[in-house]
Amino acid sequence: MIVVGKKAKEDLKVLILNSAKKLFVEKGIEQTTIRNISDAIGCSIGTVYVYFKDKNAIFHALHTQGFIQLSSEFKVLLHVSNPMERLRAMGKVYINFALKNRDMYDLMFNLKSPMEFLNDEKLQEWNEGKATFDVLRSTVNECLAAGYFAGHQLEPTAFMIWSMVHGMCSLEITNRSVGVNIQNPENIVTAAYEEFMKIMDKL
Amino acid sequence: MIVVGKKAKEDLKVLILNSAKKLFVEKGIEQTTIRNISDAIGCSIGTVYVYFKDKNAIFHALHTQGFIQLSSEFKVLLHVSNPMERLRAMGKVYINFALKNRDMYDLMFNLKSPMEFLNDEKLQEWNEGKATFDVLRSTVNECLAAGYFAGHQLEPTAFMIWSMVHGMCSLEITNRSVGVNIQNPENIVTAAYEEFMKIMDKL
DNA sequence: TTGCAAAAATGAACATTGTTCATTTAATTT
DNA sequence: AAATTAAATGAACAATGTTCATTTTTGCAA
Repeated sequence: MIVVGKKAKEDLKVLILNSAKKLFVEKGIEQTTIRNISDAIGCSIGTVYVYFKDKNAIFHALHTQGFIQLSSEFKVLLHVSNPMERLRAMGKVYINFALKNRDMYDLMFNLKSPMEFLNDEKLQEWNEGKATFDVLRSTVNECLAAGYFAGHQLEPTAFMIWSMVHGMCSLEITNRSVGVNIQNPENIVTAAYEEFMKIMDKL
Repeated sequence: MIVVGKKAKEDLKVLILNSAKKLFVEKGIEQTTIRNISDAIGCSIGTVYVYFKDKNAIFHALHTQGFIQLSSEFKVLLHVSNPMERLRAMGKVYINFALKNRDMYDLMFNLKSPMEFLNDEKLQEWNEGKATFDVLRSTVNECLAAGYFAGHQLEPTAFMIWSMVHGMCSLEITNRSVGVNIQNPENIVTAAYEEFMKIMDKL
């Protein structure tokens, strides 16, 4: 093979990412050090910097991986033809992803670290977020076309729905939902989403 | 004065907090160092540790200050007798606070740092958050008593409303609302909240 | 006023972190 | 086999949070 060198390079890059992801999910972003990562895969500190500009670049790559996973979990929604049903199902998929991948969700939607590339590289856009929001927007648009959400505007309504679901997940993940009294505290997100679906029924 | 010693001690504690707050708002939590804080008020590094256990304790104190401010801004709501109107106004006050004190809001509702005291000190509770949620809960409760939100449950509904408003502010503050297309991008939060109020009208 | 004990303040020193870069090692080509 | 290119290395650096033995200041009794 001629490109053994490049193949090895890609392999090591993947190894670094996998190692970083594992440590990150175990111990959080702050407690994951470059030395941890390099130790885990048996290479030197410097090698990590051959493949990634800095620590932030590693976590930006992980954040992108998260969006690939979320978008793949959205694929089941293609089988739901009714837009309103699809919208409901989308919320469930989203919530399920968030609560089963808490730190990854935090990285994707809360932490500032992976967004700093917006400042660094000239006006680069948050394509991952845009693509995900597009899925929601087009579904809401179909709902409007089907007569739901009468009197509501597309963009603000879609953003409102996203905010609602994101807010629940975010409060839960960042441990801010502790003051809410409910029989099964672990289900507060599900319970709140069901209230929201009741409301959507009326629109 | 007999308590000069203690008075001085309290003064310095306040100085540290004010200095920390100023630097924190200017440069963010990560970029605010203990040395920055001590330099700004002309004391030594060690002195800061006389008044605060660690950096986290400083930011937990700031986070508490934020809740005091928010709760004071809630006071105007006492003049609104109709619970539904009060609920709407509460959202506006909340959004206004969040967008005018972005880093403080982040500290209060997004960052993990100030919440770590929940692990440290035995089962201490997040009283600041609870008290704020209480204001919302009792307002929603009054709405229910007045016949609004028919068929909805108190706690999940209140949590849902909080999530909705928090989600908007959070996405905006953490720069995740960039993919939303709208004429005045800076008003996406206001526009989305107006859609939400339209929905509340129907309940 | 002086002496002394308690309180407050200090900053050198340490451990840990992200990051750099001159050097070494390995791989590929000539 | 030599030369050239690519990859990997880890010592060294700067910055940070934190500690603690020491110094300075304060409050008060003799």
